[in-house]
Parts: sequence; structure tokens; C-alpha cells
Amino acid sequence: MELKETERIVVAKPVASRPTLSNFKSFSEFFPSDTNGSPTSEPLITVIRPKTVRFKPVTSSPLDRVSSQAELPVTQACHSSDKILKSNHTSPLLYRPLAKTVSKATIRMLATLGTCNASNEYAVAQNAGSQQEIVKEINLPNVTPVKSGNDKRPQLYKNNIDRPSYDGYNWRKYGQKQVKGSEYPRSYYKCTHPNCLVKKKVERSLDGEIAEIVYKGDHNHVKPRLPRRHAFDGTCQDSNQQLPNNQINDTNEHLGSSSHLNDLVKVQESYNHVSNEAFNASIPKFDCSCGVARVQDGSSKVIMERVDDIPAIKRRKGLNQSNETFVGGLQVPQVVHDGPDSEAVSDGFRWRKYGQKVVRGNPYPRSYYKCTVVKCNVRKHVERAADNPNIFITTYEGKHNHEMPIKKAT
DNA sequence: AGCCTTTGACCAGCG
DNA sequence: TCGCTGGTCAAAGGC
Repeated sequence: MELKETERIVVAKPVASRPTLSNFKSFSEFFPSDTNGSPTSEPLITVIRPKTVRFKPVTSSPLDRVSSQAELPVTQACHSSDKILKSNHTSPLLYRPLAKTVSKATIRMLATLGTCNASNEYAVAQNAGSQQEIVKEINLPNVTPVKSGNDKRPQLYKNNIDRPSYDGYNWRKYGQKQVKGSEYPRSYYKCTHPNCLVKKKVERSLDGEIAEIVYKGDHNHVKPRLPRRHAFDGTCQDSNQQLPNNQINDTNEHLGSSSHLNDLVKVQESYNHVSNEAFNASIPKFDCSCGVARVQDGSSKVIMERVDDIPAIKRRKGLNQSNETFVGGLQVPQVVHDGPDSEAVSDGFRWRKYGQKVVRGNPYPRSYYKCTVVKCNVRKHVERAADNPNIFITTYEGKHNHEMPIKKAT
């Protein structure tokens, strides 16, 4: 409340009565680089600048926050990764929800995965005394949002600022508060899955950077195939962070819980194996059109295939590769193909298309296929990624009860 | 139409 | 008992 009122006062303050230069000293102290500009270059902006000290997380390294969790058992593991994490420091944040199990290997993996985004720092902790999971995220100076001309959607969405960090689950915001002692407003989210009581609290700075996320409870359901909204509007930031998250979460869900760390590690490692190069290559330009290999057991099989080794020439004209709409390949929780639709469809089995539909959040129609083999009930649907028509997402339902037909010679 | 966010009000725990 | 605080509710409106 206090903060709110303070903000209100500041914002409402007429330009004519803006503070004298002496009042800005603190800013110049905190942001020495700002002093390069003329002191009168943007006085109005300075006057209404939110109170949030957005650069603070950078200086007070994530490690500080981690260390504040020293009582947590995983802290040790986190520390082991500190060096890795510390090395990357220059780009927007990152988010690793539900990384329940933390080992050195995991930390290494996550750190490696994070390189896609040039850098990210995070600390993961799990409170041993309760079911509460804590994922602290530290944001770094954010990438200035780029406004796209025609997009009517709030810029917030474009940059994933005003929605919960996409972690594969659907969340509904049910409250927001300015919490005392925190410089950021805290948002409260509930999992939208029926009967799922998982909640999370997210603290973001005014420019959308996530300062902290606290999860409460465990999901009692599998991750929805696609988020209901903004399915693929993730930025590189999101994409980068989501893939590992998805893997972590999905793996946890399918394998049980933290006791399956080894399996998780395997998955992660396989991911690293296929994608590290591309990740690294993508760093300078933030082009994260990279895919992933992932296999899950169960009645539904979800596989992701590496897709960004496709020659650039193959990429379609009009494919948005700007920093603003980084391809969500990493975010896609299903099989991802790059290339013509037929490629996505032909996976060795024979399929009969039985439907097509435009689904929410994706301008491209989704095609539905059934396996043509009698008594085989496997189905799949194929769709293009909303923000990258070159990426096909294929979701399988069921298991084939027969061998893969011999491929025709081409 | 359905789902989502926003936001002021309300509630419960605590000192 | 009161005030503070964090968490939740729910109406309104947006997408």
C-alpha cells in the first residue's frame, strides 16, 4: 500500500514540479551509465520512473539470494553450480520451475541449457520442511521490448511479461499484492487444471522481470499439451527456458518425482547432446530456433526432434526470426518437425487424415490423423508452431500395436 | 463464449 | 481488541 501510494504520487507529479537535479543523484549513483546523457534529455521519464530498482538483481547476484536460503538442503548443490551460473551474466533471466531435484549434474545441465539465452542465472531450492518448492530467479537487465507495429496485443504479452512464466502448465492469476519488504508486486496464480491445487507466487519488477517464483504443491495431472493462451508467443527468453523446464516437469510427472533424477539427467543429457551446438551457435543472435529430443513413455508418446539444422534456405520466407518472436521450438511440448507438412506427417507409419481444425492460439490449422492399420488406435495431430510455420508439432496418442511398415523406397 | 487479468474488498493469522 | 500483513475472493472488463 505504501509503495502504491508513493508511486501514485510520483506519477501524478506534474513535470513542472519535478524534483531538482539533486533528487536524481541517487539514480546516477545506481545507474552510472545513465549519466552519459544530458541531464535534461528525458526529465519526464525520470520523474515517473517506477520505484523499482530493476538493476538490483544484477548487482546483488543470485547467489546472494541463494545464500539467503542457506538452510535449504539443496543449497549445497546450488553452490556447486554457482561458478557455472556466475559465468553468465548478461542476459535476461531465467526460469526453471519445478526443478525439484538438484544435483551437480542437473545444475550443470541446466546451466548448459541456459546458454541458449546467452546467460541465465538461477537458483533452485526445495524446502525440505515442506512441500513448498522454491525457485528463485534472478533477472538481469532486460531486453528492451520491441514493439511490433500491427500487433494489437499488449506488448506485455509479446514479451511474456504479463503472464506467468510459461512452464507448461496453465495458470490463472487470482490476485496481486504489493508485499511488504519486496520491491516487486507479487502475483498469485492457481493451476487451472480441475482439482489441481498447485499455486505459485511470482514477483516481478514493473518491467516484467521475474524476481522470484514460489511453487506450492504438486500437480496431480500431466502437463497440458499446449498452453491455452499465447501458446507460442514466447520470446527467446521463454523458449530457452521452457524447454528444459518442460523436460524437467514432464519427466518428473512421468517418472514420478525427484527420485528419478537419474532419468531426468538422461533426458537432459540427451537433450544437451543434440542441441548444445545449436544453442551455442544461437547465442550471438538470440536465434533459438532449436529443437529437442525427448521421449516419454506412456500411452501418449511425445517426441521432439532437433529441427534447426535445417539449412536457412529451407526456411520459409516470412518466418519471423527477430529477437522479438524467437521461435518457440524449445517451448513446444510435442514432436517438432521442420519442413514441409508431409515430412511431419510421414514418420514411418501410415496415417489417414480424418480432420482439420484451427485451434485456439494458433493461426495454423491442426490436422488429425489415424493410423491406417486395422485395430491400431494410434492417433496424432500435426500443427505448425504459431510463430514459426516451419516447425511442426506432432502429438501422438496411443501406442502402435504393430510394427512400423516397411518404408517405400523414394 | 470462454478464459483470462485486474483490482478492491475481504478474511485469517499474528503480535 | 486492534492494526498490520499476506493470501484469497469475486465482479468487471478485456481478449
